[in-house]
This record gives sequence, structure tokens and C-alpha cells, in this order.
Amino acid sequence: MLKYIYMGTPQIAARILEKLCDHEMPPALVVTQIAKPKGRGYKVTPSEVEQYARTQDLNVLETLDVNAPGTVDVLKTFHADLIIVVAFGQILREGILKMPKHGCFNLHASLLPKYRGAAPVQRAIMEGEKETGVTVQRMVKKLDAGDVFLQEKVEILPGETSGELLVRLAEVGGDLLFKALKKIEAGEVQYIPQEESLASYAKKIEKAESNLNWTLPASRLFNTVRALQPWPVAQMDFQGETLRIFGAAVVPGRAEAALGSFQTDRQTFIHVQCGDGQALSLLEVQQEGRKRLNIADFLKGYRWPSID
RNA sequence: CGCGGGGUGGAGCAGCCUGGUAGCUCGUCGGGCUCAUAACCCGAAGGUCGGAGGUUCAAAUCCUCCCCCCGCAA
Repeated sequence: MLKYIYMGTPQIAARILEKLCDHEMPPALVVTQIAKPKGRGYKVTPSEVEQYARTQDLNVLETLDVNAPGTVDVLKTFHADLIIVVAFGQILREGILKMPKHGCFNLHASLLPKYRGAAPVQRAIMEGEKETGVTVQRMVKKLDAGDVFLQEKVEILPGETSGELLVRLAEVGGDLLFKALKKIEAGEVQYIPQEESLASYAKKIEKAESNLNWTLPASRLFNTVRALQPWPVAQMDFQGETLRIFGAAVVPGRAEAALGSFQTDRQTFIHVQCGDGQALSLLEVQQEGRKRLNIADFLKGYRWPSID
């Protein structure tokens, strides 16, 4: 039986770790980012991976920097055959990459070489892709540039958000990783080098991107609204206050309307004019301190400034 | 003790600061108008104002504690 170390941090990594455990192939050690203060009240909270690992009584190592000499020494004591990395949040240096006999493997949520980097799922949705996938790659020094071991396509459903897609990718990815482990164990390993000329990068999502830019085409903004869920969530300035946008649709615009201006019957819709002449219909929104509401409910209680 | 917003008939909100008849936009039910209608008109039902104490002649409104929801920030 292969002995491996699992490195991961957020929910998707926890879900995949869970799948490996369900397949009765738990890691010898789980490495995760150190518990940090977060959420309201800044309570110190362990990562999702750690929380799950604890329920399975797995060995857990929290670390601020895996590449630190002390940490590397600890990892060495496990004599792992390989290391699996899923959304860990830290970049492994050669000292670790060369440590395990079979090497280090990473599950990446895209069809490499496309969408290398931090936000492959979000960027794929933002670009309006119809399909993406998961890839198990043999890690090398250059980020997400290693040889492809296994890869599986996943269709992106119409209107699907990053959060929803991520859940499905975790299911497929977990199974793919298990398959990878089985093949490695059996010595059936074949790699396909990535075609560098086809490589693209999925830049990390910045919270500043959540402000919708009305000079862009409506379809692009629709994709952005989907891509930015569950975080950081698209938002816009509406009558002087911030409105978060959870649901939207592309509708015909009006030629004479100014970009970013909106049209509403104050009962059932708000259409915001976009850069390509079409408009974005707001379907589900949220005001600060309030709950998410469909547009009709939002308009029922909305207080329009003066006039009337 | 990181900062802040909110919990009011079925839904979404106002009222709270400056205690004293619980309001608005919808929905529901009944009736009317209409060829007809999700439109319009008339009427009705429906609320221990998150919970527990306290102050007061009187608390949705002021004070204290608790529960739940949410935004920022990380």
C-alpha cells in the first residue's frame, strides 16, 4: 500500500481528502495551512482540511511554511512514497518535490495546460467556457507546468456558479486522484508533457474585480456574476449603496440608454445597460446587512429616493 | 472582547432617535368592473413587533442580558 502525504487547505481539498478516505486510502499525514483568525469575531479557525482530518483521526501538521527546514525534516521522517497537493496555498520548493520516491502530484481544476494558476474554475466560467476539467499532474518547479498523468473533462452547465462547479469537480477529481494512486501503485504510469504554446493563466481573483464594469458586454458580466460566487460576489453601486448581485440574465438593451444606467418598473425588474447594447437583468440581489432576495421581493420593500 | 447592519401579519420593508390608536408595497380570501386579465375598483382575514427581565400611568419605541441572520475585514 502506498504511503503518501496529503497537502490541502480549503473546502474542495477537504472534500477530495474525504473521497480518498472513503476509498479506504487515507494519507499517512495531512499538511495544511496554520489555523488563522477569520470570520466575525476573528476566531482562530482550523482549515477545512484540518477539520475533516480530525474527524478521521489522521495525523495533521499545520504549517506556515512547508519549505522551512524544520518542516521539511519532519516530512522526511514519514518516508512517503509520494505527496499529493490539492489547493494547498503554498508553493513547494525542490527540496520537497524531490523527496518522495514517486514524486509529488497535484490535482488541478482545469484542463492543463489551460488555466494554470490560482483561480482556474472562476476564470473558466468568467471566460464563458463550455467545458473544463480536472488534471493530475506530476509537479515540477514551474507552477502547474508538470507532465499530465490523468485528465478528465467536465461540462460547465449553463448558469452554473464557481461554487457549484467546484463541488462537481471535487467529485470527479477525487475519483481521478484515487485512480492515479492505483495506477502508481501498479506501476502503470505514463505522462504527457504539456504543450507550452497552449498554456494560459488563471490569475487570482481580486476583490476589486467584484465591481461590475458596465462598459463590458452583458454576457461577460453575466459570466462574471456566476464566476464570483461564492466569493467575492459581484457588486454594483445602486442609488448610492452597494448591491451584491447573485443572479442575473442577459436581456435586450435600449440604444439610447447610458452605460450603467438602469430601467425598472419598480415591481418586477431592473435592467442595467451594458457595453454591447444589451442589458443585464438583475435577478437576485442583496443589500448590506440584509438577506439575498429575488428582484421582486427586493423591489417590494425598496425605498426609492424622494419623487413619487 | 476586530468594525458594522438586521430580526415588525404569508413575502419584502417603514415606524424606534423626539414612549401613548401597528403603516407601506405585495400576497391570500370575498365581491365588483370587463369579451377577458397577472389590469382596475370595493371590502375582509391575518401580527404575543426574535426571547427574557427592567424603567414607566403607558414600551415595537428607553435600559440590561440572551438567541438567530447578514455585510466589512481576514
